[in-house]
Amino acid sequence: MNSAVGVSCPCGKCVNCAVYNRSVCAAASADAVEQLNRISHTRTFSRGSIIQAQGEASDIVGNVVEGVVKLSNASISGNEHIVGLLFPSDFFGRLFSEESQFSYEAATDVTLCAMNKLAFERFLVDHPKVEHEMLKAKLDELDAVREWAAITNGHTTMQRVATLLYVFSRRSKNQHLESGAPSDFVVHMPLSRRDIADYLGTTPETLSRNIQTLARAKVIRIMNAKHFELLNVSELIKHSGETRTDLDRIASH
Amino acid sequence: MNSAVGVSCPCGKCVNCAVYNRSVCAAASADAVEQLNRISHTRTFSRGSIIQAQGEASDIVGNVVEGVVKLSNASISGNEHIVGLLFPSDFFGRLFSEESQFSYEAATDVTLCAMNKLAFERFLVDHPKVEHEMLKAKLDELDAVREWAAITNGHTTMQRVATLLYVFSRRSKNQHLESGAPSDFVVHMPLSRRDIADYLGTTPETLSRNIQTLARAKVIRIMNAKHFELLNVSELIKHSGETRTDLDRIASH
DNA sequence: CGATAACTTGATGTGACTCAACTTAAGTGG
DNA sequence: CCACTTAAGTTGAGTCACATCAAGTTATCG
Repeated sequence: MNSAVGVSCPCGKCVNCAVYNRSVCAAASADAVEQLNRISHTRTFSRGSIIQAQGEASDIVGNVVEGVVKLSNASISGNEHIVGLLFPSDFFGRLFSEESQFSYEAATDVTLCAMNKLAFERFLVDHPKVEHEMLKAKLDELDAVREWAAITNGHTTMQRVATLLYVFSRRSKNQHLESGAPSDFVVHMPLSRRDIADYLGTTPETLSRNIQTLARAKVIRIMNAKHFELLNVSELIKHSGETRTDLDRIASH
Repeated sequence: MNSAVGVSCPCGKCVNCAVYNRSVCAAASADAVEQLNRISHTRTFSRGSIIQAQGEASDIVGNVVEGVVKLSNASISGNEHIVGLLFPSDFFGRLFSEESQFSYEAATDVTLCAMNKLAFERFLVDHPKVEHEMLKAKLDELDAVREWAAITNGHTTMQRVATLLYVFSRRSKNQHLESGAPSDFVVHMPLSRRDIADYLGTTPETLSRNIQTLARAKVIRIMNAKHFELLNVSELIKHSGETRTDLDRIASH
């Protein structure tokens, strides 16, 4: 069996993979999955390490299994802007291009299901159903990126902070369904203040001030740097400047 | 021949289409093109008219043949943010989704090669090569949107204005290769000040001030509201805060 | 040629960035 | 396990780029 091969997925079969159902792999037929097993392997990266540097030739692609990967763009002025965050089941890497315009960096300790880029590209051409799924995923991603661009551009910092808090609350809600079930209202922010600031298009100082303002207004309670309790969700939504419907759509991306 | 059919492309065959080579259609085989001819038809929209309203069920997709289409997102606060501009050969519409999250609006008078969405979706499933081309186009678009998000977020208004001017100068350069050949240094901005401002994430007032500042510094000359002459390109690049290499990559999107 | 929209210019207020000091948390080695 | 070091986060004061409100000017169109 493949499970004996060193480079194959340690889960033995992709169908046992934690993110299988949510990833594009779910569209693969039985023998296609077999093929994926052969070309994929698990890799881990510790927080802060570069998975793929901006402008460098890219050789691997795959799915995030655990942790958060940040997709960022460093400008000549030195400051980097985070243009995307990748969570478990999200696909990483730049298909069908020599190099990646952005750098992929581990925002937390990360586990990836990695594949050789060329091998996966060949796989996609042989399996139009999976490629179709990939196209749909990328169309969704495109909408999400555009929506986020609209938020970071037309809203105040407070609105962005409130939006992010709400979105992460929905996300961690799903994540913790089984694991000890912390309150629905505890938000886990795995990123550093700097990363959050870079993602929101602001500075750590301004971000901090806004978080403290929300805490003083009893909208949230700061448990520690990475954990918040939502005390007043409807008030948080008011601060976001969005409707609940819109927020839930954004969170589902 | 198809040319007799009312709804077919007036060019008779897609291969005679002005944007054929640059669009995804170029990947279609002979009989596939025949099929596209059957389901496509030309439609025109006058400046300001809505091609597809935000949140409404979308029924048509296709390519922009002439003019500029703006892709925008109206927030509850009233102000709209333009999240994308579509130029000739760009694909419009939201495939594989009930409705479009953004509104498509004619920023200038526009000619489209439109197709029924479901018909084109069926076509794509039957023609993996075209769908493959579509995926590649969407991956490129994703990079472009992210790069633009990084620009509008991390740069000053002046830098954004200079970047846009440069990008449009490269674009109109290509457009006018045959038509009376205006100078390489004449930039045509087909959009209104408000649209440009919405695209750059600023206001018409601030935009105007920056344009006037560039004119006073002899970097550009304002011929009229929609035409500018570039007097000092290297100075314009300095104002953009980007390297020429980066700007040219952005322009090629 | 008059009316309406588009664009420009001016004056003013403020949200957010910058620089800087301080506090708290997280590692590290003896 | 605790002192030590370094990073991460918070708070404060000052400044400035940009939004806003308002008035004027130039295009555009019936």
